[in-house]
Amino acid sequence: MSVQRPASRLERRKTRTRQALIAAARDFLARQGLAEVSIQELTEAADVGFGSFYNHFGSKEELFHAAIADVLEEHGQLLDELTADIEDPAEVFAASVRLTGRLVETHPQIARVLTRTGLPYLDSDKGLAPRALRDIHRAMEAGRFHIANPHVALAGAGGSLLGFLQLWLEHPDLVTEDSPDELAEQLLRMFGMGHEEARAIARRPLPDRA
Amino acid sequence: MSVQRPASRLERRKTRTRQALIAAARDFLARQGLAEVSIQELTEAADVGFGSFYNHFGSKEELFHAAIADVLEEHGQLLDELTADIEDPAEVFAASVRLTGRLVETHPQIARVLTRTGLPYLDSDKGLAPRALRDIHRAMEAGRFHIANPHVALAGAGGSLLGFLQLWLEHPDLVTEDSPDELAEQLLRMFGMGHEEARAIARRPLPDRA
DNA sequence: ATTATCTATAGATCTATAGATAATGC
DNA sequence: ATTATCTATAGATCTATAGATAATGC
Repeated sequence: MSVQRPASRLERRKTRTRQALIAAARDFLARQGLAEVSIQELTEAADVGFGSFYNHFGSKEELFHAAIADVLEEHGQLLDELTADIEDPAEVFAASVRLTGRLVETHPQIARVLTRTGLPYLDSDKGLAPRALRDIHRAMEAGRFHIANPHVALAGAGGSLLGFLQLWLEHPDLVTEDSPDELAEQLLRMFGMGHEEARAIARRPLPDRA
Repeated sequence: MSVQRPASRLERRKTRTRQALIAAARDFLARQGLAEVSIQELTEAADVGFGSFYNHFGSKEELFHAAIADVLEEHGQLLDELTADIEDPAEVFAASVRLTGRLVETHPQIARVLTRTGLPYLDSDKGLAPRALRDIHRAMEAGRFHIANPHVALAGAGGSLLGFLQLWLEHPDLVTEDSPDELAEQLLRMFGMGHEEARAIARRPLPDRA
């Protein structure tokens, strides 16, 4: 986000082209599967000369990887900002789940990219995963979660979130407004919290989303 | 499985070719992404003439869809057989989770196909999903699960299983032998069961796997 | 005689690169 | 003078089909 503005105008132009390609890739990722797009379509959507592609990426896969990392990083930073003022680590976790579940309505493109490509990135060392792992560790240290293996917990919680997003995107009729909160409550119970407490934490007022 | 043997020899030959294509597609699906394979590679792997492909499928997508349905159906039937003798619907569900979690070691190909392509099929009306939904409903009716929305429950449980398989496949060092049982225990808690009971049910002896 | 499979190929992509053009740096 | 972008294209796929071959039915 607030990255230092690159020194030279040349650098800035380069960054602009790169970002245009990433933005186009995000659009395609949200709609179609990975490899159903040609580089030509991508550069056209980005309004960039075909050859420019190879100035930035060696292959489509490279671009898509960058686009996914971009999405994960963006959403991770948003969660960090919105939950910065929450003290209870269990509530930080719950709020992150609830906000991510709401992506279908607040940021449909991000939701679609996540469901289409998120699973392999559940244990990535960048983006959302390390943040979630950090929250889980904190909640364990604070005695709020009781978990044998945090990695298994992360994989389970992240996977269930993806499943939920997928359900909402494909069958909106089966999901209601407060389903994300139900899911958060269930995950808190999954991590060892009692019923009443889980319910209370998953219903606290949410921070204003940007 | 025990489908009536097709009437004519011609029909059987046709089925054989079709199955060879599906088997090849399953192999590729377990290793590479969907669209990185050419029809030529598929027919060669299946040891089938190139043109025969179009006798059975109109496109690669069609074949891959059939291959995924095949995997889901096979695993679903296996689960049905193995859990047929279990009375408690909560235990049926737990056993299904534990057996599916173990796929990484018992049927790695199935595990890989599931993680690579399973998410969009979590709410399919064929294969695993309807079976899981049936088990969840039974457990609810028996008063074992307390869930607001069974579809959300299914999406959450299925997603967490996929996340777990993904974790195990990519980071075997982070997972232990009894991790699938831990996951099952967590899911039982997620669905409203008490700690002790969830633990007990998730540690019962498993039916012999085929 | 019928049906499925196989071989060969035309036409349509799609990728990667070479060379020309435009923008920036100094 | 340097660097990035753009245009044009050669070569390498890849798909879909047409026509020939092989297997089965009657």
